[in-house]
Amino acid sequence: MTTRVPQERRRRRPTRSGLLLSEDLIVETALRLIGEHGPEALSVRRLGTALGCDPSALYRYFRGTDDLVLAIADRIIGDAMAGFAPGGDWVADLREMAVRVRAGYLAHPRAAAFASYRVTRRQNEIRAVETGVSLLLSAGFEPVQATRLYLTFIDTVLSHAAMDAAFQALPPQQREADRRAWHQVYQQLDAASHPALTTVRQALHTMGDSSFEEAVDLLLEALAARAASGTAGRSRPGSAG
Amino acid sequence: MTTRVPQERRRRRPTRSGLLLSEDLIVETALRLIGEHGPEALSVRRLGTALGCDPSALYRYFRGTDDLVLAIADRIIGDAMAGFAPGGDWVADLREMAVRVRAGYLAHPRAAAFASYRVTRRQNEIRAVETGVSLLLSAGFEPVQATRLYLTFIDTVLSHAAMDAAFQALPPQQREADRRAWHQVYQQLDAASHPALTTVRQALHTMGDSSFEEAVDLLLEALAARAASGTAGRSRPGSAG
DNA sequence: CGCATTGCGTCAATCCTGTTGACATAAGGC
DNA sequence: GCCTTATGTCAACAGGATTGACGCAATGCG
Repeated sequence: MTTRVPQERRRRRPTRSGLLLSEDLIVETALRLIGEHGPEALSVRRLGTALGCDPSALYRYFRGTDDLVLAIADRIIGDAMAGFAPGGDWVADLREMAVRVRAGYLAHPRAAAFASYRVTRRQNEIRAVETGVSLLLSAGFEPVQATRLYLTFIDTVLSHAAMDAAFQALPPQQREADRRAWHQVYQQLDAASHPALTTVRQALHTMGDSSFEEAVDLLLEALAARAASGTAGRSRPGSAG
Repeated sequence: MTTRVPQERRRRRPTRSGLLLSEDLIVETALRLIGEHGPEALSVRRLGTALGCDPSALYRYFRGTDDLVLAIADRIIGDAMAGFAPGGDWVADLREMAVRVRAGYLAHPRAAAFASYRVTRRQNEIRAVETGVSLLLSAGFEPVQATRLYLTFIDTVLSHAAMDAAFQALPPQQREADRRAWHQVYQQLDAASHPALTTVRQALHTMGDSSFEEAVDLLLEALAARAASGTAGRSRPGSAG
């Protein structure tokens, strides 16, 4: 078939069950499916069933599964960033972006797992990149540095948020068992062969918590230090990819 | 069928092709398959073909695909950290750990994407935590801070590496399309509504690359700054999880 | 109002997965 | 050499993505 997906629909033909399909409706239904029954519940067949249409009808709206996934990812970004406006303090604004993105991911933990590392190349993502890059430009970084540092920033935020979301998406039983088992094993280690872990034993309980905010804080500290030290425009050695 | 997987084999029956199956051989073949033909080449059927046995024979060794993936992941961790020994410079040593973990993940992207957010609580992981925490203690951090900062460090490394691995695990077609997006979609934006992106247009091509090393560098910069400023032992406000 | 066009929902088929129950056969203990 | 049983093989099932052919009905036009 491989019909190209048109941008605007002119004819709206109801499905067998009377529902009018739309890109938005499909994405929302997909998110609902994932939220209710887990990411493995997202299949073209199930989505078709949930929408009351034939699975193949979805190919009129999306080129394939991947296209649908990108649309879902962009939707999450859009919801997370809705209503955000920079307030003038670029560090605070970046932190706000980070917190919003993480909240958006945690709202759809099971979808976040496969959405975090994709380039959606859609409206909401583009807007977010525009915002983030402009914040770093306002901090005094030159274009090349601002671009790379935005990438580093957003990758840290996205990957960290995805990790939190993935852990959150585990079955509660398994999640709690993991947490408990972690503490138990690490509390009963031999002191001679694990001196460091024995030293910090009292503090190990915090290992089960998220490190998201601390990671963002450390990153922003480093960015602020670079901006303040006036190296913002010069390229730095030792970071070849 | 759901036969339980025995720990030690007593009877070794050769497959049709004459090969003697074993857990190790299966894991090694799986890793070879992924390495040679990409992550999507790993399926029970293909693995059976590569081993010259019926796909269902694998269920005598692993409860299912997940069990197999975890066995693979365990080997990856062991291989990545094999032979590592701290050299005396805690910043350089942490960076070395980060690079090793990432290399281990990227060598086997599909398995890595699955295993990154799971707590193995096994020997290799315990050894890594012991090493990392002891490095931060040697930097002058007090136990509570050393523990939290190690968690922040390793979470950043793991999530970033997992993100890179997940991207690497994409079908080549989608991977390249995502990369091309930075060249195509993001190059043709309206200048009026996207001033920042227009300003940095020349640098956008780097967005397709990994930001792993820069993220690690920034994190280590912040850690070194905190250690040097003597705040290593005092608790810091504003980072409540 | 009614006809022609065609967008798009439906159906059926193809080729992939993972997984399992039944069966057969060879390994090892006796 | 027999008997038990581990284990490899076979066939089948359920469910996945995708697509070509088909036909209904919504829309534009007269």
